[in-house]
Amino acid sequence: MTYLYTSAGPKSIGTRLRQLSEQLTGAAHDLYTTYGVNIEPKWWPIFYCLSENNWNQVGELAEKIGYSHVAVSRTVKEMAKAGLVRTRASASDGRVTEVSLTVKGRDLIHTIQPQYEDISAAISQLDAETGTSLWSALAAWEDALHKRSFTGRVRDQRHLRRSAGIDIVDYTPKYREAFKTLNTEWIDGFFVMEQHDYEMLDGAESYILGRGGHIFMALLDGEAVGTCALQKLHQSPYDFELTKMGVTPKVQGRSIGYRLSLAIIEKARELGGKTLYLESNTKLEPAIRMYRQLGFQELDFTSSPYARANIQMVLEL
Amino acid sequence: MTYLYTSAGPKSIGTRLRQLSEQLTGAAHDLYTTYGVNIEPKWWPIFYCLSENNWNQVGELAEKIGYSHVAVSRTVKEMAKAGLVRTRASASDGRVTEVSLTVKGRDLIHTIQPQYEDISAAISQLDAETGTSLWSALAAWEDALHKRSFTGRVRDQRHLRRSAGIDIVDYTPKYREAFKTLNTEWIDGFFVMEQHDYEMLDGAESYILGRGGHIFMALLDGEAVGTCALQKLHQSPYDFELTKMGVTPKVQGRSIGYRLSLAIIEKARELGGKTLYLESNTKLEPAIRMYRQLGFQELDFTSSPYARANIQMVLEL
DNA sequence: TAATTTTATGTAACCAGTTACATAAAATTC
DNA sequence: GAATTTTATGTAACTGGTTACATAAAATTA
Repeated sequence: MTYLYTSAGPKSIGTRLRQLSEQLTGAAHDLYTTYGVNIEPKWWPIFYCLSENNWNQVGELAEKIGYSHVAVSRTVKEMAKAGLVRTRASASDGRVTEVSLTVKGRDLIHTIQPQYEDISAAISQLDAETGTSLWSALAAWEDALHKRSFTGRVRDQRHLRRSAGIDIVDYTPKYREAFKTLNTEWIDGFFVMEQHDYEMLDGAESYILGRGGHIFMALLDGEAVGTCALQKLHQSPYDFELTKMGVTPKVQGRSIGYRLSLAIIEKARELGGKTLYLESNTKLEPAIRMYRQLGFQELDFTSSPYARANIQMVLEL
Repeated sequence: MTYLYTSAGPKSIGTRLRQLSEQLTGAAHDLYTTYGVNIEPKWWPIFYCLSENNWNQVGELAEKIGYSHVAVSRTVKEMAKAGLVRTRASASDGRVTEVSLTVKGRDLIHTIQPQYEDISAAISQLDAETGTSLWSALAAWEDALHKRSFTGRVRDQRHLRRSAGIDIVDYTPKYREAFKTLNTEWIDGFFVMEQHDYEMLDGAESYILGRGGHIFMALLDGEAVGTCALQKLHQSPYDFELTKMGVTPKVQGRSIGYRLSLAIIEKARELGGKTLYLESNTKLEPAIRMYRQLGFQELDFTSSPYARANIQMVLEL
């Protein structure tokens, strides 16, 4: 067993987590018997919630412990059979079932107390012995995975790998022409240039950089092959807009748009933004898919200064 | 969901591990589709083992990946249906089923390679971001739990708590009388003193301390209420012996024997011992149960210098 | 206020593992 | 070499969770 872990390394982290969790659940089972607590491991989360807070709804419990309401409903039934909890229909809402500990259940709270203490002590001792707190490592991972999912993180790495050789650099005036060309080329490929485009491209430095925004260029062997801008929004419910994305067709498939987007997202966070907005057109399927992968959520469409825009998205930073 | 963790703390570590593992398995599922690898997450451990080492037996695979042979047997069948593996009866042993990747399966090894790289990179990046390596924390815990099970550790804490007020101290000559009295009292309670007992008790300092062993005393409010010795063995397959355990009956039920044993075990480890041996009598049920809980394994009984001994046990340190 | 949508919970079926037992081949013992 | 024990694997049934669908009450909307 150890074999797989040592040979496969962190790739097998999922399996490893599950096996350790099973080991601990097994230990919990043994411990309940030694402490004379007549409870099954899977009852514990519900028992614990009820011990803190009498009369919980089934749905509330599910929410608190992170199980489906189905699992709670079934477990509550088992616990009721064992005489630990009782249920009643809510007086104010005919749909809800309320659950609470019985007297027998309440009594267990005191029986289980020393067990809690000993478990906590054993975990502290394990942390001290191993020199790493598994508990805080878990918390840190969960936190990080909440910000950006594991899938997303692996995808980011994939795009990073595929775009090896591409450098993302800050805009300087020497890229003025490249910035205009890349954008024009991009828009011309799918749509027609609008009045607003010309204004924005010519006045990019003042419109975007002059107002607290940012522009990135993607370079391949020193040559500008893509660009993207972060515009600070005013009189908008959102903080920043991802705009002026343009990548030259000859470097297609090297995830340059993805790299640029990652840079823009990071910059928006760095500048203290909480929301990043964008407009696009559903005709650009790969781009929309990319935005979704990056975590952008579709909004109900409202008006836009660009005629070609027919989809609006936003990302919580 | 987060609610339970924050409120219940490390007690809920089992649940938390399981939920993170499920999250990662879900991510694995998504990733296989984005990378175009036609494989189910649960197939992966078997696939990985076979990719390293063609033609494995069902039982070997189970051993390596830490699943039951039943799970392997069933999964192999599924994978065979998908054309990834094939099976054959072993030529030399009619019971065994050998499994290997098909050509289609072997081809997947190359398809999956970049995915491996990206996952590893994502995990490194997560470790860097969180500042804690979940992977090494897991390894450290597993290692520690292999040395002493979680159940055992919680039990240790329980005994520690129950024996609050008891101090375990090193033997000094001022305890000479107490050491003899405690041992005599203990033996007299259950058996008759043997010739060997008198010799050992009178000569304890030279027999035990003089030959690289150790003696602990348990004190309650300064009064010696228990003792236990660690004797270095010569001409024995084992390194040390736990012996001369004696606790006065008036402090029964305060886990003093347990505390003394823990001290002895720790000392034996400290002195570089690999095995700790003991002899006892099955009449002393609570003591035997305690030794078992401490991890001692029963041996086939061979002769002993004490007539009362009818059980021999050993602990791997 | 009638129709529709949403919400809380339950039922049924599934999933990925397990343990308990069955079977047949190999190894050991008398 | 016959009888017994051990080993490798398979089958059946269980476990602790899930998702998909059903139902009825409450909330919203036309």
